[in-house]
Amino acid sequence: MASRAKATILDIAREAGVSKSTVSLVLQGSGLIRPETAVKVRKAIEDVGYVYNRGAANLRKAHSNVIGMVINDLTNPFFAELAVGMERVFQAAGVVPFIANTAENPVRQEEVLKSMMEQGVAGLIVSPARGTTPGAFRRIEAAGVPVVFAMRRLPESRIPAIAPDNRRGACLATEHLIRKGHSRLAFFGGSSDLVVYQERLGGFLGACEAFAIPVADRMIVEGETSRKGGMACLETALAMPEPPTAALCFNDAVAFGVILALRKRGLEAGADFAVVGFDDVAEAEHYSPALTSVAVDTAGLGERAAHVMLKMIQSRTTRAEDHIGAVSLVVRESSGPDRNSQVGDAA
Amino acid sequence: MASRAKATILDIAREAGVSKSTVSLVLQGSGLIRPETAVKVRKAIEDVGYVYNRGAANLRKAHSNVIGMVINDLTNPFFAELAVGMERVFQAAGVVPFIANTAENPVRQEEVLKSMMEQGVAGLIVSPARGTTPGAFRRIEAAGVPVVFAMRRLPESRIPAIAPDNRRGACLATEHLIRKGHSRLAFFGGSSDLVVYQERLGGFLGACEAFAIPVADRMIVEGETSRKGGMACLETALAMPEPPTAALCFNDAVAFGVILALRKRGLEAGADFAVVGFDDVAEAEHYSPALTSVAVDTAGLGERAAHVMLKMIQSRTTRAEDHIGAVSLVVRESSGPDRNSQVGDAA
DNA sequence: TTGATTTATTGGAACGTTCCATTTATAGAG
DNA sequence: CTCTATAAATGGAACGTTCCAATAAATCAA
Repeated sequence: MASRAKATILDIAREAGVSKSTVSLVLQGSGLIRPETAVKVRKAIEDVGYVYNRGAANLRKAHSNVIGMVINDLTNPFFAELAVGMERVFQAAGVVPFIANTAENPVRQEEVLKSMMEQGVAGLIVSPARGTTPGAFRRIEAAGVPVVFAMRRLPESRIPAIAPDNRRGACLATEHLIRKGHSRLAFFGGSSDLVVYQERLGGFLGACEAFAIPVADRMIVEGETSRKGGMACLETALAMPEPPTAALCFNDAVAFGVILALRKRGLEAGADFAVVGFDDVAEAEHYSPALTSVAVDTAGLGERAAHVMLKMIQSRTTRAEDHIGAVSLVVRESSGPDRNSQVGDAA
Repeated sequence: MASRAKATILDIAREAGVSKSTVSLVLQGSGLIRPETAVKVRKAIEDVGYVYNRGAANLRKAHSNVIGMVINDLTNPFFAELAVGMERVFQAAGVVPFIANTAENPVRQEEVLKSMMEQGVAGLIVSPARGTTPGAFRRIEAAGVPVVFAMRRLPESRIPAIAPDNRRGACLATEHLIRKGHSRLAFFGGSSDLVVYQERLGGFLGACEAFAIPVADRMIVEGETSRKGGMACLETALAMPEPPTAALCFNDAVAFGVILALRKRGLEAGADFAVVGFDDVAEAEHYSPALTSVAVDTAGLGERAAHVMLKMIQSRTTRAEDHIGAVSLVVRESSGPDRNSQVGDAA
């Protein structure tokens, strides 16, 4: 049934009674061919069941139309949203994004990046896996392929990054808790090998400083960035002699875990302990209690990253500005009773 | 800094003082070359900053090492898990899976499939978008590229599908509700244009039949397969003159919505109304109340799909058996008080 | 030594496109 | 009717690999 050998441009040419060059022109939508010829050729293309061989084409052409998206954890809905935002932009530009998952594993990431390079991608959007070594992108940069970091960045890299204003988000959230009257605060989850962590923790500490919360009343509990991690954090915190009464969590997953752990102890987030998350994933709004969280406009960041990428490809550069996305605090139930809740609006 | 023109196999050959053929052999790890020569060549590869051009290679070689995964909704953690399962298998086989999202849009799906074909994928694993036309895969089959459906299938297609035993899962769940003493049952969410829906609904109705639940006491409410859809379903159901007391939901998202809607009305899932979900996503276990759900071993199905794909590629066929994955009911709190809950174990 | 055998290496012809430089056909001007 | 300008179509040389057939070098049997 299937013609064994796959049809090429020459088969089309034969079928349509024209030259391969003409077929190529038609394929590229050149205005140079006579409309009737084009029709004839297109018919032949249909008839022989032709599929364009982009590999062969790229051998001659400068750039391919695929860009790679390398993501550290596809299971996190947060990254899926990021991907969705990018796809919108790329689709409009006729670029196809191929996504690959590194499962937070630098070795796997290396393989995936290699594969994408071999495939001849025009650019790479990466949310680097934890523990990525500084040199991981050296070869790629050297090859002149543009790279953009999304959501995460590497400590000393010159690669442009698109990320939310983590510091300000954490600051906003912490202020909110302090204004609610809390004076013993915790920062739950995450680990210090991530730049994002440094930034969010920095915002937390900055706000504490600004409101003169004594160091002894700031509690920092590192932990997995998952529900499980959040549960563990809460346990650790409540075991202290003077436990905190409110927590800013590294991300929403951690916050959900904290809420769960509270309920297990017969406590209610919002009433007995204030919880604020980070990222404002879709679920936050529907959780019970609804989660107060820092919204980062994930899809928007994805779009931004895609735009930057397209610009870089177009201007064949490997450099671009960082981009810090605006954040906002979405106040819901988990951070306490709904008494005319005011969002901090510092400069 | 970057040598402008990218290095080729010939540059390596020149650098190492051998022929391009030798370099090619080294690249393929052939045992024919003298070890010392291989070392010399590898050094040269490193020195010139070579990146392998798979496109060029595929021009000569039979097939590529990339297989495409086309998924209808990457935002659903369920599919992300599926992807993760596949990746495990493919990685071991030296195959790189590229993922693309169709956002449940058949037009987008068409584009994505075309792109993947052009890229020369060795095979395609697809969870087809709702509304995919029967002919969508004709060209792909004709080209001899193996396709496997995962989780979803098309009504009359001959393409092998890997999916859970939806009918049995729904049956098990319904039995469980009936054994709990419910006699007015609902099936919430989903829409009849999906084969999965037909199967799950079929299981529900089959169990009703088996236990002689009168038709008047079976309520079917179609709806979006999301939290929102679930909330709407519950509202519709409770507005009836003789509302049901238990519901099997099309999937977990719908079930979460139902639980939320119950709480809004001051009712508690498990106590006032029994809720069972489908898929048993990670969140089900942690929800409050914990969700009774039909576990489908998503990652396992992903692995299975990947294995089938590899087999098909290896034996260069485009046909394979369907594969129905085992399911099991995980009884938790949302389906009612914990009185020695027994899982139906029909033949 | 000579020829046969094995081991390493190599040139050259594909593979399916694009694109440049031509050729051929068509039309317009004189 | 010839000449030139324009429009449409074409052949051939890349592009970076693989792989076959062939060569060159080393080893061995006689």
